[in-house]
Amino acid sequence: MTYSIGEIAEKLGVTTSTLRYYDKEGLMPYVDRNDAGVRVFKDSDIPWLNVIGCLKKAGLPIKDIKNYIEMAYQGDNTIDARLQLFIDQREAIKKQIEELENTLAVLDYKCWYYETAKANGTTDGMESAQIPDEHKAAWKRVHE
Amino acid sequence: MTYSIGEIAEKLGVTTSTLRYYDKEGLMPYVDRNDAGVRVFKDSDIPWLNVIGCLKKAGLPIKDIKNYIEMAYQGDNTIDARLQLFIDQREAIKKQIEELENTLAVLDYKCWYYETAKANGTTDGMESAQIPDEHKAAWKRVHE
DNA sequence: GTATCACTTAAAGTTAACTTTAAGTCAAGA
DNA sequence: TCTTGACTTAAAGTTAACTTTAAGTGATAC
Repeated sequence: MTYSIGEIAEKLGVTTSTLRYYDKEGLMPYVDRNDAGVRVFKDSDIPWLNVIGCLKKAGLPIKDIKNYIEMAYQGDNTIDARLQLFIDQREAIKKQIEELENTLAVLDYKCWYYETAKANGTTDGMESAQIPDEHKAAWKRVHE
Repeated sequence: MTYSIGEIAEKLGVTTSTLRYYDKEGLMPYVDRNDAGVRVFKDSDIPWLNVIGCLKKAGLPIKDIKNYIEMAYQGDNTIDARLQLFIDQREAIKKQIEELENTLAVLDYKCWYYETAKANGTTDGMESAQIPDEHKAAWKRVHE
């Protein structure tokens, strides 16, 4: 089964320009071309593209992703480096999630703050309001 | 207690240029100046700065944060809009966390993949390797 | 008194990751 | 045959969020 750049773009939820840009940046050396120079994607390209998407979501810059692709092409002597890359990115993602959990707690506190203010019709007196236990940690983080 | 821009920058882990840039973009109307025009931060500015940091971590662009600050200055008739902003950002953060959990699962799978390849000394035969149950969902996501 | 340091502004420069534009190729349908 | 639509490239343009530069002010240390 083969696919056009338009079909792949649709599947991945990106534009064709984005895919061409990725190709130009060296993220798609595995993609074939037909006689007219048109990109022809095959099923075995999908995992490459999804792993690129994964690394992008982890916040890895394109040139680092390119480096990973190049290592994969170099073969078995880069296994250690590739493993390390994924270990590092896994740690990075875990930290990101942790940070977002903290951010979420602050947003929860602010929602409580404005729900209470809304019920009161004013934010007056919110400084001296009794803060529910579940929001106390967030309150402290915001005020220090 | 008052603080210089340098002290605040240090506390927040940003540069003074960043803070001046934020000020220029309208995120710091509450910060006082002394007679020489130098910014003088006070304790009550800290929550503002931390909430800005929180909204930034949630991915809100600076102009939207400015809009929030403006609403806060307008007073009680913007309580509903401010509440809605935090509700929306809370939802956005929850989605981000969910996405990152999926990304983490893929990274876990890739770590397993390369740990196994490392043990084998090669990636040959990994296509036909038995994938542990805990990585099967990630494997499917990468291959479809 | 003068050097240093932290502060000030306005304006220009940087970077990543696209996005758009312009000019062209190619296959299929009316 | 001609038009339409999807593809191609190179190159220029865009955007957000800073960062740097240049020129200057003001307080403190030697």
